[in-house]
Amino acid sequence: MTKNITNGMRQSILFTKTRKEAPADEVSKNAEFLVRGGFVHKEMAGVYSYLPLGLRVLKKIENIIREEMDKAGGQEVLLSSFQPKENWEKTGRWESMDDLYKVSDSSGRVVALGPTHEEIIVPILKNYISSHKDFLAEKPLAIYQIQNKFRMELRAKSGMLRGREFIMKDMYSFHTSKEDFENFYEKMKDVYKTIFKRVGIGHLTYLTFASGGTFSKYSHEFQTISSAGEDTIYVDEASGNALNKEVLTDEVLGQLGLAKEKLVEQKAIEVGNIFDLKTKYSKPFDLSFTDAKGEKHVVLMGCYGIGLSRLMGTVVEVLSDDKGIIWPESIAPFAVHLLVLGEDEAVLKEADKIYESLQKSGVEVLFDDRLGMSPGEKFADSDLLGIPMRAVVSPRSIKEGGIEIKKRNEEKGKVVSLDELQKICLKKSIN
RNA sequence: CGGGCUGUAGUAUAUCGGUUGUACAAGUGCUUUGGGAGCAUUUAGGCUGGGUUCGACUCCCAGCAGCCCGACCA
Repeated sequence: MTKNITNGMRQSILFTKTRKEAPADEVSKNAEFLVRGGFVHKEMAGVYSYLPLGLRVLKKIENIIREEMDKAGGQEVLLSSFQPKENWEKTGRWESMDDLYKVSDSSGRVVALGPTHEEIIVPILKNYISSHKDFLAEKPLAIYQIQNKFRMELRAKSGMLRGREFIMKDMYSFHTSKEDFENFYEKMKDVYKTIFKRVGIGHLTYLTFASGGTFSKYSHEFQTISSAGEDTIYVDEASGNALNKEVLTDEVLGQLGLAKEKLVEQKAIEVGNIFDLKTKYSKPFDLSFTDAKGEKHVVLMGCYGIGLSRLMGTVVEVLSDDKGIIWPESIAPFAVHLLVLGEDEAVLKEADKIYESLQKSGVEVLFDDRLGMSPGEKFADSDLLGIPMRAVVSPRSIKEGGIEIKKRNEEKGKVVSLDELQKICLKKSIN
């Protein structure tokens, strides 16, 4: 159960509906299921709006990431999306970054729509950081936010996996020494692993040695194995580590102590990436501090990204079957999908009672109380939406003594009483 | 940004150089209710702009949009 999310929703008043047909122009599985289920609405290539069900999933992912960032000592902010051109000229990226959205207003002023926020966070920190005393031994200086990012992708594709407007968590860390940076960087590797585990794709996600792109020579990516991925990585099953094809050289293999013949080639989706920025962004803005001896040093930086929208698409991509999505309990829009079949008064009343009492006991439940729908339609919708537990109330289930429950990833269900159902659900929400 | 394919109703599709047909969705009525029901009835469509033609949704050109491949890519 998540604090900022309501417990119950009646499907009869949910404004979105499922679609039987997949959008014709969309082949990626994540887009097909998310659009058909009414989780998101596509506005244009690589741009999606989040509808009630999709927003619930997004918030769950957001909360997991926020919890882990806070635990790691991060402080949350929300930086502006409009970014001054001058800042980008200072780092030399106004011209070099070809996917930068440059927008102008009627006064002729030109700004960038933030694709990332080094150019914003560093000048802000300059207002507050000047001494070694501004860095505390017991708490890292790490600032993060969760926000929409804009990138003029020449080719948006694969549904939520590569968008022009997307949601990202970006954290920036600041350090007075290489050692301090490295400690934090290593810690973040574990934090990231925890996050991917919690959202349900830990078993498919590998810490991957990769190129640092425009930031640094090398970086670490978190890659989730999926045929929908656009990256090719080489996995060493024994160590659980991997490296990206782009850095596959004998020299790198030697550094990592990996043997070429033991590596397995896989397609993967990059769900996270962490970088050693060194002084690349602190230097242009002269973000520096004075040490105890009165000497000035440039601050060292790291940055740590996770694409939330991409993560949502990735989960659908890797955890679904031909009928629909199979959400992990941790990020499912609801814990239970309660269906009532038929229109018998007594059965409807009983289902209503069950809905109310599940809600009261803190179980997140989507109640398919829609009338005039055949059982088949309700089952098909339920499979598509992918809520982990389905609970059916019908004349038959009542005759058999209660509610027929079935997990989304199981074939057969069983009949339980309301008490038992509540117990099962509550036990889960404690975990 | 190079290449390919596509653009018909809310969605998915069909046919046609001469009144765009169907399914689902939606509305109404009745029946039906454990794996996307049935009958009746109603509503709703040719991306935009040019050209060819007696006549264009159909052929041609341009634009725009979408998808796929590649390049690119925090």
